[in-house]
Parts: sequence; structure tokens; C-alpha cells
Amino acid sequence: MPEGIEVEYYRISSICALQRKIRRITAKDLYFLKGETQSEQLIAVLKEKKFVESRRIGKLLLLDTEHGETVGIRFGMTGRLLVDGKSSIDNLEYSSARNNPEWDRFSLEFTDGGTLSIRDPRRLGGVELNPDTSLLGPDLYEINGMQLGTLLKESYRPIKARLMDQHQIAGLGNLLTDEILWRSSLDPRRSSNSLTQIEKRRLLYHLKRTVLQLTERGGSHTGNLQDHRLRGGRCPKDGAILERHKVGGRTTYSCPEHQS
DNA sequence: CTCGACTCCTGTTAGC
DNA sequence: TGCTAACAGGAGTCGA
Repeated sequence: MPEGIEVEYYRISSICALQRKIRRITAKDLYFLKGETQSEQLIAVLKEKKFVESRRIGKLLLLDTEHGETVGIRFGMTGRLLVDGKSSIDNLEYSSARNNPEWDRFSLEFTDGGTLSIRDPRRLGGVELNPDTSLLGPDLYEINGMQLGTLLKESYRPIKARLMDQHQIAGLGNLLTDEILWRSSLDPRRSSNSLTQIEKRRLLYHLKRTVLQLTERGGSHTGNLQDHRLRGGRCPKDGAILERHKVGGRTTYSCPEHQS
């Protein structure tokens, strides 16, 4: 599913949608419009206008118009960004392998004939005009040791739940978090504020390294743990049968042997 | 503050 | 073969 890494790909592919005049806006799926956003409003703000900048905070893609309005796009679990009919990601975990144009929930047509659209089978994503970004934590690519230390120290929640809380760090999803904790040899259920200085340093190192490495490899699903994240799967480090449980309401796989 | 349970949504798949 | 039910997990709400 799109986590921060996938949305970073979307941001990069959205760059070629900048500086192109928008001719037509199609926002018929009203369920897909979030907050106070209305279809007519999007049309009024976007018609005959251009995007001048593309930004990303965590899993949120932000497209700024020349007049300072911002279109915020969330992809949920199964959303893809298509620019001129092409997606930067072919194989999205947990999404459909098919690619049905009927799943376009929001789309724009440029005066040059190109398009930008969000193709989301499950409609868990959404479009919001001028979304509030003030509550999002530091981005997963930017977070530093001090920020990580603070957010862990201030909570009794399980580490995994804390790391997936977008108000704390923006961009980590279920797969990335499992991978990072597995690499860090930390039990996802450990209380956030129980980590020692050494464990926190280890977590920061693996968080940074995992995000960069999986970005190079091609997505959140390219982690070393991923292929073994199924019932009865074995830890690729030591061969132990992985534990499957719920942490923070999410299916979690961890190794009883080396994660503690 | 933190939790589980529930909600949204629908394609895919396991199981009968 | 065909059906149903469970599952996936991002994000929000609600009551305990």
C-alpha cells in the first residue's frame, strides 16, 4: 500500500504535471472529496490554472497552484497517481493487479491533452483542498534523533503504534514499520518510553537506512521481512516461526527469537 | 492518555 | 463450479 516511499514516487512523477494549464476537472465521486471540499470549488480553483509546486509530507501529496491554493491527495491503501496515463508504480501491494480506468476517482485534463488522475479501487484515498498539515509529525525522510527520542519518551504506547501515528512521524505504514522494528531487533509491543539510549540509536539508524534502501529497491514491500509476513512464515535472520499479532489495531509480524 | 471496537471501502482469496 | 466470508490496512470516531 502507499506509504511515504510510494508517495515520494508519486511526488516525483507529479513534477511533470507542473506548469501545465488545466482544462478540465472531473471530481464526480463525492465520497472521495474530503473535509469541506466541494466539486465546484475544485473546479473554480483549478480551471485554467497551473500547478507550480509539488510537495509531500508523509503520505500526503500536495500540489500548489499559482494562486496559492493547495490540492492535497491521500492514496489510502490502494491509490495510484497516474500522470499522462502512466503510474510510477506497477505493482502495488494489496491493490489490484488490474488497472481499470473506472477506478479514477479524481482526474484533471491539461490543455496539451495530458492528464493527471488518481486511480483507487477501494476509495480509501481522498482529495482535499487546502488540507491542514499542522498536526503531521516530521517526515520519515527528515526525522532526526532528537525528534525520535522525544516522541518515544513521551508515550507509553507500543513502539509500533507510536511510529505509525502520523502526528508523530509522517509516512510510516504497516509494512515499513514491521521491517524497521525487525531490523532493529525491537519487539513492536514494547512501550515507547522503555527504550534505552542504545536501542533508540539503533532504531534511528535502521529507520533511516530502511527508508533509503527500500526507496532504492522500489517500495515499502521490498523489505527483507516482506516475503515472510504470512502465517507460519519464518524469520529470514534466524529461522524462527514469526509471531502474528495485532499492535495498534494492525496485523504485525515479529520474530520471537531476536526481537525483544 | 491509551485502548479496543467500530466505521468507511472493494478486490482478492481461502475455504466449504 | 460457485458461493460466502475473511482479509488487507490507512484514517477517523467513539466510548470505556
